[in-house]
Amino acid sequence: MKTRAPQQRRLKTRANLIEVARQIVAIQGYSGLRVEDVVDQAGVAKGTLFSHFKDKGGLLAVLIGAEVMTHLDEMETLGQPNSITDFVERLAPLLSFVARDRVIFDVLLRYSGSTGDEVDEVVTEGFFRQITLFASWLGELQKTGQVRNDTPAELLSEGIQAFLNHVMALWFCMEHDNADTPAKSLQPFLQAWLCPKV
Amino acid sequence: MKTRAPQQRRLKTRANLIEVARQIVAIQGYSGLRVEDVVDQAGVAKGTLFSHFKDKGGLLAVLIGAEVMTHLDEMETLGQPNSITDFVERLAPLLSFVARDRVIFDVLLRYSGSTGDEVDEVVTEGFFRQITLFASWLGELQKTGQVRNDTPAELLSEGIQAFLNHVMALWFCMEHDNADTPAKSLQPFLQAWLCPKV
DNA sequence: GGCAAAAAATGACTGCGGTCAATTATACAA
DNA sequence: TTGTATAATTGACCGCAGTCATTTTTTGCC
Repeated sequence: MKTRAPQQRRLKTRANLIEVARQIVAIQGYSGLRVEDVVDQAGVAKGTLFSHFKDKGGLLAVLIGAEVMTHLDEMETLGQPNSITDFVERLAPLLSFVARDRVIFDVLLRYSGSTGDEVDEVVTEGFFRQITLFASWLGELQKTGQVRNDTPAELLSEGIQAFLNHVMALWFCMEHDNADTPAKSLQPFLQAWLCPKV
Repeated sequence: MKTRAPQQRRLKTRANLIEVARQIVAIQGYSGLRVEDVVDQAGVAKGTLFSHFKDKGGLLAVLIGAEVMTHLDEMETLGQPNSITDFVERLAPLLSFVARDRVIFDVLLRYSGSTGDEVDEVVTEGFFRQITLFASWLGELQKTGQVRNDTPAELLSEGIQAFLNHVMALWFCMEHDNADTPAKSLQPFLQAWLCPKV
């Protein structure tokens, strides 16, 4: 199986598509992005876009993945949380980013765990990075006895992911005028998950 | 705001649409269902379907909701589980039903928590019923000390829901030839969630 | 430079979900 | 029965994602 390196032309086209898409999203939001707009403004044909990305979701995944990465950067620079409340606080910006648009949630859910054989999959990368980051934080909290020691940090970390998705799913079901923020409803789950008092 | 009772004609049309859809799903599966096929075989116009259901998902929700209800019936007749393993066993049929088709998962996720103002929403009903059923089981297990007592059964129940969705999401990401069944991967989460050993 | 093979881009076309102004059927009051 | 308001249905039409046979561009070799 031969795979040649992509030519510069292709790289440029790809970068251009992503940039144009980013601009459109900045104005119209993720759910307002239409493929035709992207290709028109990028000055390429429709087929070109789909030769670069599996589908519309593939393009979105790149953009969203990048934003998630930024959030993870911020979380990392804030450093080790000292309590559950602290933990939730670190999570809050990421949560409110996802809460902004159902499309974001859908894309994350669909691409998160996918086998990272696609180069595109910044999302998958971000997913693993998040799990690792959480796990390292949890490891520290375990040492100080603030988090249960009977369960490996990795499983705890994955569990947090599950609760994140849960509160987000509920968020999008409710007409979110009455309810709390996702971060608020996350708290009791994390408390019970990480600090059981038996 | 006036709302008259629907006439028999309408009820008949609706029942017919659902029945036709059910037959198509039986053959083609949920992801193979196309609106045009339904209306053609039902002998009605396209617009009619959309006057009965918000969108294609609304129709699917009715069918899927019914199947979920059946599973809940079975779970109820099997009665109270005596251990976590038992619990997982009760869950297994429902899980493998959902695992059959990504569309099922999507529909459940989208309609599960929705405010049940639509009459259609069998799904929402099923959602609450599931939570309640789990909670009652957990309540019993709490009494015998097999499940933690530091957390209300309702929260534990909701948490299980979160883990269910989590393992299902992972299931659909993986190319599921290698991985375990969803029920298998659920076990460690439930163990840690319900029976922390601190 | 000239030329074949692979890569990249093209755009007309398809499939399918969803809409809505127009039409037909039904209930009900005079 | 006849008129009329409301419910129910219709189907031509639209928007938009995704496809693929064809055409254009680049590359590497002589």
